[in-house]
Amino acid sequence: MSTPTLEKAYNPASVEDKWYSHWTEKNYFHADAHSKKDPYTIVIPPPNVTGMLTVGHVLNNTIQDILIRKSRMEGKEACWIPGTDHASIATEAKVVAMLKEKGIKKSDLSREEFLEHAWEWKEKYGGIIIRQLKKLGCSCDWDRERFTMDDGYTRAVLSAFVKLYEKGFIYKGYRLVNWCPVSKSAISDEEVIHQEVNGHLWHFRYPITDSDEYLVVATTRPETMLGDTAVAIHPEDERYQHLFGKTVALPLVGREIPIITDDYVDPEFGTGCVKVTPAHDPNDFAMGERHKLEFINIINDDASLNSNAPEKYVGMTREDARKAVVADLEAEGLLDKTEDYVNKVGYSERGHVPIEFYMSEQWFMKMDELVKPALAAVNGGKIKFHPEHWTKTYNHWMENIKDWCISRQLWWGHQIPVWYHNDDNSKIHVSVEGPEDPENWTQDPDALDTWASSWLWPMGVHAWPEEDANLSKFYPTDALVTGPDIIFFWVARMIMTGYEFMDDLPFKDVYFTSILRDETGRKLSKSLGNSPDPFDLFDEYGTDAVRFGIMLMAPQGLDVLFSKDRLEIGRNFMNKLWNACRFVQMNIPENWEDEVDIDSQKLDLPETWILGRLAKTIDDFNRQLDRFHFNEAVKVLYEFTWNDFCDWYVEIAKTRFFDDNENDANIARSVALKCIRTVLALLHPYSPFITEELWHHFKKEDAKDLIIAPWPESETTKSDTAEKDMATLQEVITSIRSIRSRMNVPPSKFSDLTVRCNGEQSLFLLEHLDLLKSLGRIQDAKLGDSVEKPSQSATAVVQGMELYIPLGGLVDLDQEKGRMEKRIVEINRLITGINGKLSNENFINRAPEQVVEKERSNLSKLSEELEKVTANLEMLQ
RNA sequence: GGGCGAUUAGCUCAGUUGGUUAGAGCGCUACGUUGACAUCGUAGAGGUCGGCGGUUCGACUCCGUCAUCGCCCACCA
Repeated sequence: MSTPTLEKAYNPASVEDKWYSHWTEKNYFHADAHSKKDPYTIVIPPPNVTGMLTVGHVLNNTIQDILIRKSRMEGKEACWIPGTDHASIATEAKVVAMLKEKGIKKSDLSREEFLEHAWEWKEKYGGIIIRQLKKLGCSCDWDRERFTMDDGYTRAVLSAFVKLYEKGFIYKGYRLVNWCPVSKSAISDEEVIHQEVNGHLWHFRYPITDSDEYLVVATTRPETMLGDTAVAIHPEDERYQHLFGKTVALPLVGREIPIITDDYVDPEFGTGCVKVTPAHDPNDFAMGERHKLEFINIINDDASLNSNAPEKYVGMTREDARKAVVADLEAEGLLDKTEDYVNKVGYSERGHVPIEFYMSEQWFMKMDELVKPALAAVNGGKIKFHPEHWTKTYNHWMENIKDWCISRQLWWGHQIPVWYHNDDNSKIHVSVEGPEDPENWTQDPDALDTWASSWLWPMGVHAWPEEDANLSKFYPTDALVTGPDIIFFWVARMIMTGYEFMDDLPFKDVYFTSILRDETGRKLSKSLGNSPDPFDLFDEYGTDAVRFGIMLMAPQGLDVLFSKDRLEIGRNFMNKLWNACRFVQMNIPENWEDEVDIDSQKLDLPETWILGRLAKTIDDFNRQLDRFHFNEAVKVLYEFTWNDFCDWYVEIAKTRFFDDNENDANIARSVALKCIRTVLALLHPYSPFITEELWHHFKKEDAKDLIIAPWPESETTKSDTAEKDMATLQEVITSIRSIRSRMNVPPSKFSDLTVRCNGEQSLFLLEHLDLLKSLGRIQDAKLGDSVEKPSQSATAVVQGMELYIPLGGLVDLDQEKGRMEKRIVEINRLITGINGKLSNENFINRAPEQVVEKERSNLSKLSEELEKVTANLEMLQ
């Protein structure tokens, strides 16, 4: 080993770009379809092509990078396929907004002109997030980057449409759909967000024709009454029996509409009379079909009133129309009353305004067949969700699934591959390539729902529908890492296409990431302004520290309260690791090459112990990663590095380094090196930059770059004896420190120590006397069963050993007495508890032998301690 | 109206198949320039594991129930 000395502090900026370039130049990220290695594949959840990196992306992509980097080190053909999504409705909204700022209205543009602007926008802002992912350190195979509107991917999307159409799964229908008046497009049920809104319930009087009577109906949407075509009551509602078959005169409109009876009506609610607006409410739509009512659409695509409404209201916004209708009814004396009312209103996910139910002709996907294998795969355990409870949400949705409206009245996206003959509109052509005589045909103007393209992602990133080496090597993928908010939009639908088109699952494990919230529990979002820019965080803490910190604070399946100061843990840890390495390096002579083969040596306790702890750390770390507990895995590593290695072993190694015994020093160097190399390897997936940098200071001359170094195996035998002995030693040392701290002995001053203990213990302590002295700051030590307790000393009892530290006049007798009395109370409490158990015959008979034995052994230890503490207390009296 | 999740130290959270003297980090207190690290060290204070029942020899852990908070789903005008 010979490397330049490490700087005093780690400087992330100086190494991050350097190593990323190095990895790229060496082509380490590239996955070979013809490799003999087993594949390990992840497809990235493609971010919006014009999106920017958020803290949520940092979490999500770090997890994927961890899985990929680990599998690469394990010798798999690791393939992480990146890409971006055209995000039809979201991007189109952004482009429309951008054009509006320039004073251009979408409606003034042709489709071609609009798309030119959209592509221009995509060229300008697309790819930013890809560059940002590189800064994050993501080891994606950039040669495989895909965009959902690439030619190849588009072919896949259209092929899927054609195949499903030919199977009869896709049909066109004139239906009531969710309509976004901002996008002026249909949207799917999943794109409707229900929110509670404080509104009113208005009660209107509808006069019965040829009668003085009237019915009172209640509504939260008065303006829709202009489209009413019936009033419904429950068939068994006695209050209204005499009105069956009659009609009412619809106020403001004058239309005569029937009174119908329908089971849908709840006689208990309100007055038991419901106004029926078949063209603007799903329930009313159903009633309209049952009773063959008239469907009167009274709104335009922007939700303003159309000419089917009385002239006065035509052109009004729905909000104005509402006010006007209420005012006019009130003026006519037909407003019965107005109540405050909280109801759920459906909002457009992208348009952020209430949706309308709107009659229009749309394309739908039949879901009932697609759902079957997808349900079976998850319930049969072929696809595993982490955490598992999301399967319930998944099942519930799948079991109640409705046909999916896949057409959008948008331009940015995949235009539906259906052509209508110019002479005969009912003649249609459906294909990927289009008709041979395009001049005679007109293509359907609608675009497909974004999710009807991204649901093909795991296969569409390859040549599908063509078979090729990539598809067969890298499909199915191994893990999917995504947010639970798109379980319906995306996860469920990919499973459907997987089985439909590949007859196989798309991924084996789905890891649902946490939702990030701020300290007050609000979701981190750009619009709320509570989402920090990851790049500020990278600058402040270092990219590795941000990755590490965020992984440490993200429990599986729970929301994460994100706060910047928790990233300090990451930064501090990087500093700790750096300095531990620096210290070890400082104590390895230049050109030191005679590394000791520690496996064949008889090692002292601290060496045996730390190597055992290291082996256990590898095991625990792997186990936690295998079950996708990323936070717990990294915590295991953190604790080993900080608590075991730095706090204890490095301190112990100092005595080796500074002693004369060169052999001991060399063993300590080799042991420390082994620990460091292993920690760097394990940590690499979480914090790739700093580990690669340090690796090059500590690796063996001929070792490869860390990114492709072999994953550590826990070959060292763990020793229970060493674990136990070391614990004893640590307890003794801690007790000594505790006494000294209690008595305010400055670290610079050494103490004398007397230990009353049996012969075996005495030998044990003697063997490790050097450590005891240096770590406990002890000058002279007297050990044995016949040593006398020095006067004016403070005491501690450790596993039957009585420790005495003489303190001259420093001892505060009252304080010491108080401490001992407190301990005696505690011991008595424990002893009482154990006696309770041991005197219970059921416990003796039914509990396993070792549990009973453990209680007995605890009892004897505690009794011994009680005896000794009591004796020491008496001596103080 | 259904479903899911959470409730453990002041704060944020660990706690694998029921048996620990219930842990960590931050914060707090005291001391500290001890041959890497003050982004640090040493020692310490702090919890009847949300309430009530139950199963069990034994429950933070399993079951029931209630409470509070948070999400998701649902056509009640």
